[in-house]
Amino acid sequence: MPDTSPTPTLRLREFLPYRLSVLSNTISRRIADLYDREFGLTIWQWRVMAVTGDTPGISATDIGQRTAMDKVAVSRAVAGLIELGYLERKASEDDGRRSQLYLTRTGQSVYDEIVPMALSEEQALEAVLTPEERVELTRLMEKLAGSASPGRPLW
Amino acid sequence: MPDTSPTPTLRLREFLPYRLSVLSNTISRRIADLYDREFGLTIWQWRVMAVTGDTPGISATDIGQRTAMDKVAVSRAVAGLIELGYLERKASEDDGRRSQLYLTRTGQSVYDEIVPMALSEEQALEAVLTPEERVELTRLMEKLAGSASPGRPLW
DNA sequence: CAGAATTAGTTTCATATGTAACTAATACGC
DNA sequence: GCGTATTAGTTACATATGAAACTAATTCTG
Repeated sequence: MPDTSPTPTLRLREFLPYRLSVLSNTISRRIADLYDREFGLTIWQWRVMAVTGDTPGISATDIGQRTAMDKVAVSRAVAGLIELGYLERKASEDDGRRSQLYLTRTGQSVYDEIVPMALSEEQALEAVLTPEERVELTRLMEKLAGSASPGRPLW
Repeated sequence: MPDTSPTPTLRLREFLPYRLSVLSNTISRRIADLYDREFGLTIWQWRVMAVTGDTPGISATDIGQRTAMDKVAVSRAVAGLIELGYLERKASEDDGRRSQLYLTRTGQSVYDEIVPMALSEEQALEAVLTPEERVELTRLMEKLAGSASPGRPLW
């Protein structure tokens, strides 16, 4: 016999994946505008600069792992940054496939300028939360991240 | 004199906009794969179906407001859904610019199939949270959404 | 009511993105 | 060492996306 049970309702605005997506996109767009307007950087270029500033000499592959970017995106961001004169590449001595990436002097000064802006943007965003709420949010996000990790079956 | 204060550190993994983006993308990709694999739908097509199923006769513009999609994205998703035979368009009687959108019989049956899957996916995702944690997460996300709303200045 | 301004929705075009194919270097098995 | 399999990174191609221009219908203003 046909299924006669009524279809349950799904209100998009109450659907967690949708709410997360909208929130994340709103914030990402706002930050992307800032980086673009102030420094002519894309979000991906900025991510590459962020980890390179934190870990000079890092390889493109390692950047990918630290930034959740695929290798094509890293390759393009690095190419753009070299073009801009913010990054330089040195061949690794012990592995001719790898290259080691460093901020140039100019890149370093841009980095020194961006980091405080990024941190202040984050603080402005988080200012509506109490310190306890920030901790709690992080905890809940980590639980969800575990639940959503790719490859994990649903049950 | 030059600024001699050291640049504060920014660890990407601890940076809220980055963490949100990675979490949201992980979940979105997972769900997009499901809709694509099972029904050949994109996320945007699915969003359009979701609100049309919930509000038959809705216009493209109103869909855009309910789904945080721009009008070009709505237009393309609607065109694709009509192509697939899931949606039909009727001209509005009182306003020749608007059209009213409805699920076709086929579209309705796809909708009836997707909704339980989407809800069960959401439940699987949220299963790691207690009911109280789910409420708290929603509350924190709404606070952040208010803080991040576009156009709002930083101070 | 005529013309200007607005709105709904589509099309165009330039750019962004992901997948897969590719190149070059290294590691592995024997 | 020699051929095969891996790995780092780039390039090519097809598709997705967003901004702006466009069309058609409606509303507003005098």
